Amino acid sequence: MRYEKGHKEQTRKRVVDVAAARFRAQGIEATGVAGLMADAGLTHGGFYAHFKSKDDLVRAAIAEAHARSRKTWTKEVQAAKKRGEDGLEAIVRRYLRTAHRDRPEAGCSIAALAQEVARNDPQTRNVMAHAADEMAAIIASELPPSVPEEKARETAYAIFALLIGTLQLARVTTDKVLSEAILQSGQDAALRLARQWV
Amino acid sequence: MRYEKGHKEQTRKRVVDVAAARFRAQGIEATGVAGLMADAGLTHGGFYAHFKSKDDLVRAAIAEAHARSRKTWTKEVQAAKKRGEDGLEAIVRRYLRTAHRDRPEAGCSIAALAQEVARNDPQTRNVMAHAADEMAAIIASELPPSVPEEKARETAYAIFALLIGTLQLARVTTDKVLSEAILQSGQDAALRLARQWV
DNA sequence: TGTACATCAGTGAACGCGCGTTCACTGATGTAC
DNA sequence: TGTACATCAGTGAACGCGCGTTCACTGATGTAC
Repeated sequence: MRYEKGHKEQTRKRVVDVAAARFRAQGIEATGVAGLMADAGLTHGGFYAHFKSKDDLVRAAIAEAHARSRKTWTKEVQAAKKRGEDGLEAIVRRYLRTAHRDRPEAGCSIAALAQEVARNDPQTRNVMAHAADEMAAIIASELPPSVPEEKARETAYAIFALLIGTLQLARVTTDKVLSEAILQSGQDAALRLARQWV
Repeated sequence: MRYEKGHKEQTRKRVVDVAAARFRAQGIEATGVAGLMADAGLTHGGFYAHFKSKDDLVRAAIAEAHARSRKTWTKEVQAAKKRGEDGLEAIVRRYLRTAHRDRPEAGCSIAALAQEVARNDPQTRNVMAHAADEMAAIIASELPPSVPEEKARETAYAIFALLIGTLQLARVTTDKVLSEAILQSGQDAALRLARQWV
């Protein structure tokens, strides 16, 4: 059973991907190491050949999920600009979509895990805080030129907070109609925050 | 060991209060029934004389935490108006305070538990959705008269989403200075959303 | 060319532990006679 | 007034189960001689 070069890295990546999806879907605490490994086609014993602890995997999974979100945002902005549209509007509309609400496993890890991570150790909190900061930076770079430079960062953080809060409220409600209305309100409000200095 | 009338209700209330605090502080999944009962000065065996299940307690605890928040908000609004100040501004400043960030056990259950509840059964989600709706209603009733009536509800939801999102980001960051800046940004943005139609 | 050994990703049994839930029991008090 | 019994909030042992983590092992392949 000896494997080709890079096989172990590949396995590790597979576990991280599975974890990133399941943590976002079910929460960190609710996701067991054994189930995770089974999902990746392995037995649980091998876990500690790849990660020092479950917390170690948690950090890797959050970083991975964030890296993917970041890439999606960047691409979305570029695509929108090519179409002659506003980059920020593209981000906001994509983030507060029904599809994002209904598929947390493929969505924003901050909207899915912020509360659980806030109770975790500082190392893990830093991974997510860094992710949030990068998202805010992308938002800040897409604000209209009318926004005073010294207000950009705080406006970006407020917009991002509005996005994650809106997604969460939309996910809690069982009322489909209200849930859609909440998403719509969030989109409108986010864009109004961006454009208020015009 | 027979007890005076109302004793059982009193015990139940004590357990609900302890649960409401510990769920918000540590999360629902991370809080065990046995520890909860010990905190209330009881042994775990008696739990099911008061509640059908842990989920049953979860619903009671969220409702209780919300009832308290609601009362606080109402009082805060009244006090502010007596001082000739704006009710909404009083709510926003109180909600996005350092003290609220640092004491989730006494704070908003939605900001602390929305993600976990979103993954729970519809019955529990409805309890929280109703709580969110009541908070939004209070915000809506305190919006400036310049806000068009048909925009009040959605603006209120957006403001509430901004509040919970901001609190969560402030709780994730380990950087004290950034955390304070996030709270401040949230306050400013919330009030700007309320006043944008002026 | 054929044999012996080293490598190491992955296996699966086992560890102690805490979880939610059940249930036979306790024992102080109120009520009936 | 004194005795026997019913009440019932709370007790604590026990249930099966899954958790994170450890570790002796497996077995296919690469390397050394």
